[in-house]
Amino acid sequence: MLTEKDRNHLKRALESIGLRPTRQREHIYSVILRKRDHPTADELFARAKEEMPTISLATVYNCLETLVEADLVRQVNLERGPSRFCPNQSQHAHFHCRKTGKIFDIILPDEIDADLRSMLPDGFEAEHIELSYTGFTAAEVTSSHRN
Amino acid sequence: MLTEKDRNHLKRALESIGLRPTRQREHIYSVILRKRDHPTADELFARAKEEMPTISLATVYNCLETLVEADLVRQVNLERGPSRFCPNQSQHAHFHCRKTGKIFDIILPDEIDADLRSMLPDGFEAEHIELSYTGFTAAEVTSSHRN
DNA sequence: CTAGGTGCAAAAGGTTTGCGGTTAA
DNA sequence: TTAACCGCAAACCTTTTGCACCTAG
Repeated sequence: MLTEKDRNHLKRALESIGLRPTRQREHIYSVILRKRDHPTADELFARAKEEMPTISLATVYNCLETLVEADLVRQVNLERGPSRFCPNQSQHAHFHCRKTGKIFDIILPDEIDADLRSMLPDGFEAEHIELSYTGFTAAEVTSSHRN
Repeated sequence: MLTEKDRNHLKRALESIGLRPTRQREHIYSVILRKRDHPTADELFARAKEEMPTISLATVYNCLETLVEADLVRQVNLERGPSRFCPNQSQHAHFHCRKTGKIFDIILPDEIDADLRSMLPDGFEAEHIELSYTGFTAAEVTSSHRN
């Protein structure tokens, strides 16, 4: 279930791109908000079905595309393989552990966006900057850090 | 055709991971070095066939995987869709133009790697850092900047 | 001789599309 | 009422795999 605040946020974001807040879109949004990992479309499909058994995988893909367009969800493609999705929120990088396959959010200092942007030569205008790390995590991190 | 220098580089890199410098691997390496864009496996297949008509797409994939493992080639996954490949070389970021679909290399200052690495919390050990920008390029850039 | 490589064709993901039916402004 | 949306199944595209043949150490 969505809080009133999140529902309004969704409603406004969708309306701003001329689309309707349907049951399915609301549900997918609530599912992706509920657990802050980086699920694939397929994983979201499985979770979404628990409360909405009739939803289809194609609809999940459609809803996700819509949510990404509405800037409510970020689509992350680190490795080859399925895209992963996360609720947009603050500026952060991703760390992909090669041992566990888990993805962790790395909080970044506020200035980083401007810093990285300043490295672009003239004529390049960045809408979005994606920073991602690949490597290994110490065992204790895996449990303490939100993934 | 590969220069003597590049051929030796390839030979050493492959031997270091216990693999042989075959005709196909040499050819794919030379094709990817020749034109410094960011081709997909399929595009490389097309280019490779011009001089080696019998090579197969599966072999192109196999060779690319090998070259990536040997650290001679970098595999880049920015958007969903086919992976792109580039000869490894120096530390650089990628800029993906949403209008033209082109990918540009962005040269980074040397310190950037250490700077970005320093932002990781304890317990995270990065092997590789990937920085990518998505946005638009001014018209004149498209022709002047190497893509 | 034999482990590693190649080419082919088929299969396997992951995602998109077309279409008939449904739903909400 | 009508444009947007959904669910289903089929199509699609990229990549991987299995297997028979080949080739260099």
